[in-house]
Formats: sequence, structure tokens, C-alpha cells
Amino acid sequence: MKKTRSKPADRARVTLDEVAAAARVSAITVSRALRHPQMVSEELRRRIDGAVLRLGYVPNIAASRLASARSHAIGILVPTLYNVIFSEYLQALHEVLLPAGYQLVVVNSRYSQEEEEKAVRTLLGQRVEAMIIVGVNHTPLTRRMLNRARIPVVETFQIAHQPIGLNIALDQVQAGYDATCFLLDRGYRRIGFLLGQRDERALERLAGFSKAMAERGLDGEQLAMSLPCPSTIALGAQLMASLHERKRVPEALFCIDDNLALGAMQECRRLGLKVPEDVAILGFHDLEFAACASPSLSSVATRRQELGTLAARSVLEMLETRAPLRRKTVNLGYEIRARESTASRAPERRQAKGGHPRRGEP
Amino acid sequence: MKKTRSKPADRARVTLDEVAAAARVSAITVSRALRHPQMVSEELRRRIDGAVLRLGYVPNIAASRLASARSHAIGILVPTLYNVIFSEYLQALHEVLLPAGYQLVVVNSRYSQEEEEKAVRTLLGQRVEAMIIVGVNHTPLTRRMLNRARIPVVETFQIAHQPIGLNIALDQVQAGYDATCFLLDRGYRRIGFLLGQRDERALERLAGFSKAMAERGLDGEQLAMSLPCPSTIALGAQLMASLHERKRVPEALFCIDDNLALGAMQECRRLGLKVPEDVAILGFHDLEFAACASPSLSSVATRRQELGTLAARSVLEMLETRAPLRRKTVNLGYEIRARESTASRAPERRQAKGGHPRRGEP
DNA sequence: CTGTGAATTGACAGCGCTGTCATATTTGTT
DNA sequence: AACAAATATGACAGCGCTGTCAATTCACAG
Repeated sequence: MKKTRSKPADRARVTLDEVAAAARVSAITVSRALRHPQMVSEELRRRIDGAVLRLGYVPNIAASRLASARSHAIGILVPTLYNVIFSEYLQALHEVLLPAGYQLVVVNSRYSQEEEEKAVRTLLGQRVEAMIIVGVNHTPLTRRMLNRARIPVVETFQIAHQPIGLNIALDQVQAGYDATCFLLDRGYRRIGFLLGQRDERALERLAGFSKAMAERGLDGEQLAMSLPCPSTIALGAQLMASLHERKRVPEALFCIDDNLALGAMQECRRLGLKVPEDVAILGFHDLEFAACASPSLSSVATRRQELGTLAARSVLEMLETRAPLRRKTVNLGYEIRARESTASRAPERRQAKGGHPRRGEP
Repeated sequence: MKKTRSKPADRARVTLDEVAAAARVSAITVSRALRHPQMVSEELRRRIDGAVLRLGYVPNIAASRLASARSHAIGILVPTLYNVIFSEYLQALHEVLLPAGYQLVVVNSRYSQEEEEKAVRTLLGQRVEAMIIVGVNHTPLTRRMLNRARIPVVETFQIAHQPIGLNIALDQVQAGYDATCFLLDRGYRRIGFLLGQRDERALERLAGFSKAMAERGLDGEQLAMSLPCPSTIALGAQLMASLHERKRVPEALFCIDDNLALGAMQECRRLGLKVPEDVAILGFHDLEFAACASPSLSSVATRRQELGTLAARSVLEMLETRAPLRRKTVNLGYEIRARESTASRAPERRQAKGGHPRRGEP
């Protein structure tokens, strides 16, 4: 068989050629036997499989990618792995994309556009065949690279004003607005807002909150309280404690997510504050524990698994039809789930409309 | 410059050659300018950087890996992404390995040895330079592949009886045993055990629990209750509800992790059961919310970030010193944190029996 | 002006695999 | 029996980059 493969025990790295030699066939036949078994005769297939097993051959993916100009990889960009939201979303992506024969390359950008840019460069360098990204705000260079790559790009979780490709999202600003109105409609006026780090999605929800408050002549920004930490149950407790300490416990608390909400609720119990009588609490995302918390936690249910599933399916479709540049926004919406933690305050005084511009400040 | 690069607008994929042509230098110089800028004169570097930017060049990593026989990638295997434990662990790995110039390829095996085998094959195919794996039980083929690969291998989270390479862990059986003794020492006798899916680590802790119970002539297995689901707060609530329904609420409950514990605690509140008076509850892992729960949750603190950090640092060291085959077990231990949820039942009778030595510390 | 060594730059040959097309080999058809 | 069609296998080139080593340039001492 052609040029004898050299290296004696070079690297313990068995190559296709060596397998071919062992099976007394050509390299290309081994390649075929592995990728398209039905194209090779039973006899050779057995010989080849035997040699593969015996030698412990593992194909070199770099070589394969280079030769075939196909990476079978899809780039996934998330801000952090340390958040159930994205775990669920990733899970959904896995579920659709792996069975379809794609490999996922997951990178976290740690909430930084600069890291995102680096990650995009890396992923494109790997010649990923598509890219699914959380978020819509990128550096100019990131946008340029993505546009030039001519691969399917999906931006998720936020509505894009200028989508690069497909955009599958929920309207975070509107969700923040609606959730706030939900509280306002139930008679709450002094409404606080709790958040952890001020990432894009948090800021959009906050903007919605502020807008709703402003419309009633209330100052939202003033009542927002944050610490630059991942939003955890412990942080919720801490923020609540801090509110209490400063005697700024509001009538209702809109938390950036259910973790903060649950933490706040637990701290309330500790402080002897009743939920919802003393403080109503509204979360976001409707995480698994919201419904079973005690009192059960009102929340804004989002469909992040569907976000993932839909993003993945769309990518698959675009990859098949080779129509990468579809620009379109799909809004998956959300749903406010009223539970015990936000029972109505006053006997429905929502028609009082104009509202009192009473500032929430003590 | 040499052989004119062909393709007109072939794939919008700019190659090194094209950059080289644009900058009027040789390809190898461009390669150097990008990888070792200090080896190239100021003048050329500027020209090259300009061309790179202008053309939007992104290096083809497959080609680079093939040519250099270095992947700069490290394979990471976890059973699931949907568990904070592993998120924290991954975070730690990222923190050490990325700054060192390595790329992480994270694969989840979904708690299946078969999937793990496939994943190992994939990762070795990518010629990862090291492998960090959660768990110690693998298929024979997986073990063989890992042994043959001659790369640093680290198994984590469980003590390996036959480590492939390095083993960084805590003794899960011992932890389960000690935690159970902790409850027994506080006077609890009817102790239940709650778990979700029966993964390796859960089973080891359960084994420790059963052993401790058996030593006192109590039947542990009988009191274990599980459902094959990821262990979540909601599942904890569900299991607790089910226990209550069947009138099998024990004196104390050892939960496989803090999620189940918190869920159980919340359900207790709902059912009007007092913690710890009616049921004591002990969790595992000391997740972020344990200390701030109300009542605060006793738990067995594990050091999964350190697991990650240590694993990553060791890999780095092995990669540098090229001493891949070190076989060794490092036991990081654990610590039982007694909080409100397991106040002593009887007036301190723990010294009654000198008890079982061995704190978790190595 | 020449020699020396350091600093730059380039030529060349693959890395291990797959796409393409050519070459057997077998089977079926008239 | 002769040929077409289908099937199975192989030869070859090259994917885009980097390791190696040679060639060139330059500064400076002798």
C-alpha cells in the first residue's frame, strides 16, 4: 500500500494508514467503512472493524475537518453556565442538535462583549456551521465577523432591533412593564426592584419596570436595588435584609428572577414579615420551585426550553435548505402566573387610575 | 508570492495565503505575526494586522491543530449541565484553564456510561491534551482508550479504587456514613433518605447511610425514597408530600442534596410540620441557600470549586512536566455544618458512644 | 572592508484525512 | 456471449496551517 507509514511508535497515535495496512486495504476504504459502512463489503468491514478495535484507532477530527471542510460543529454562546436558565436552554439545544449529528461548542462570555468577541473569533476559527447566541448587543467587530461568516446565526432571549439573522426571543422590556402593571393593578404602589448584576436582560426588564412606574408618576429607578453578583437565593436574602435594615421595605417587590424572590421571601420569614400581607413578592422565569414554595411564588413564566428547541430546529432547517440569511424575529412571549405571594392588596382599586404620585421614598 | 491562491470568492473564507498576499509577505510570516508577534518586525506586523483586519481573517483551527499536532484543548466530562454542583466545578475549571491558553471541550454524558464512551471517543478524536472526568466508573473500552491516550487524566468527585491517572475527590460513602451518624448521634432513629436519580455519587452516599443504619440495627434501605428525576427543590417537595401521604414521615430526613432538602422543608411548612421539631432535615453540598434558608439548613459542605481548581492546576502541571501517568488519589474531604434544621432531638446524648472517628478531612 | 552573530524572513514538506474520479469486479440483460 | 449498469475499491491531490531549517539582512567589532 503506497508510501509506507513511517513512525515506529511515534505517538501511540494510530492513523488511518496504519489501520489500512493492518486490514490490508487502502486508507480511503477504511475512511468509508467508518463513515458509510453500507458502501463497503461485509468482508472488508469486518476486517477493518477488527483492525480499528485492535489498534485502538481514534480518527483525528482536525484532519477530517480540514479535509472535508465540514466541522459538524455549532457554536453556542451563553453569558454564563452558572444559571439554571441557561442550563435549561443548553439542555434543549443538546437534545435537538446532538441527534442530528452536530457537536456543540459551548463558550461562556461571562457577560462581557469583549469576551464574546474573542469567543466568536474562536468559534469561527473552528468553522462552526452555525451560531446560536444569547443576547443581541455585540461589538461592531463581532457583528462584522458574524455577517461575513455567511452561516446561520440565531440571537436569542432578547428582541433584536437589528437582527443579524434569526431572532428568537421574548420582549424583556414589555415583560418588565407588564409584570409591574400586574403589581400596580393589585393596588401596590411602593414597589421595589431587586436585581443582581446588571446584565442586558436585567436592564431591559428594569427599563420596563421604570416605564410602568413612570406612567403612574412613580419613580422606579429610585427603588431598584442591586449588587453586582450572580442572582442567587442567598443574594435575594441579602438584598432583602439590607432593605429592611434601611427601613425601606416596600409594599411589593419585583425581583429580577425567582432566585432573588425566594431568597427575599425566606428573609422575610426570618424578619417576621408576612408575604404577601407585609410585602408582596413577584419573581421572574417561573423556576421549578416557584409553584411549590410556601407561600407559592408569583412569577413571569418564560419559555427558555422552547427558545432553545426552536433555535436549534431553525438552525437545522437553515443548514439543510442553505438559506442562512433569513432575518426575522420570533417573539415567544411570556405569561404572568399569579400565586400566593402577590395576593391583591386593596379591594381592587385599579380604576383609581391616575394614581397618586406619592413617591416611594421614606 | 508563490502559487497564486485560486478561488475567486470561493467561500468567503480568507486564508493565510490571502492575508500574506495582501500584506506582501510570506504565509509563514503571517502565521508568526499572529502567534509570536515579538518575532516579527514592527513594520511587517502593522502591515499584517492591517490585512487581517481588512480581510476579516479568522485562522482555521483545524488546520492549525493538524499541522502543529497540538489541540490546546482539554476535554471535560460531566454527567449533566443541569446541576449547580457541576456549574460551579466547571466555572473553576474555566478560571484556571482558559487563562493558561487552553480551550475547554465540555461534554455531558447524561449519567450514561455508553454516552460517556462515545464522548471519550469524540474528545480523543479531537486530540484533547488532557481529560478531566466526573466519576470513576467507566466501560472497559473507555478505560482502555483513556489508558492508551497517554494524556493526563483526572477523575473527580469519587474515590477511585483503580484510578486511571490522578483522582481528586471526596469519599462519598464516608460522607454518607458520617452524615447519618451525625443524625443518629443527635438522637434520631427513624431516619429517611431522599434522593432523585440514582447516579453513582448518590448511590455511594446511600451506601454510607445504609451502613451507618445497619450498624445500629436499623434498616436504612427501607427508608430510602427516590424518583428518577434530577434532584430539584420541587422534587424534594414532592417526595416529602408523598412521605406524608403514606404516613411515613420519619424523625429525620437525610436528603441527597440541598435542593431536595429545601423542597422537603417547604413542603413541611405547607403541611404544618415543624422543622426540626417534627422532622429534622439534613442536606448535602451546602449550596448557596442552605445558610440563609429559614430555618437554616444543616448540610455537608463539599468543596467542588476546589475540586475543579485542583484538577485544573494538576493538569496544567502534568502538561508542563510531561509526567502524565501519575496515579494518585487526593481526598479533599467535607465538613458537616450543623444548623437549625437538625437541632438535637434528645438532650445531647452524643458522647454516649465515642462514635465513629474520621472527620472527613484527609 | 570583512567576519560574526543575532534578528528577520522565507521555502518546503508534510500533518491525517476526504472529495473526486478512475479502475476493477460483479450482476443482470438481451 | 457481449454489453450495460451497478457495485466495490483505490490513486491522487490537497484542505490551511506550522515545524524545520536555510537564506537574507543588519549591526558592529576587528
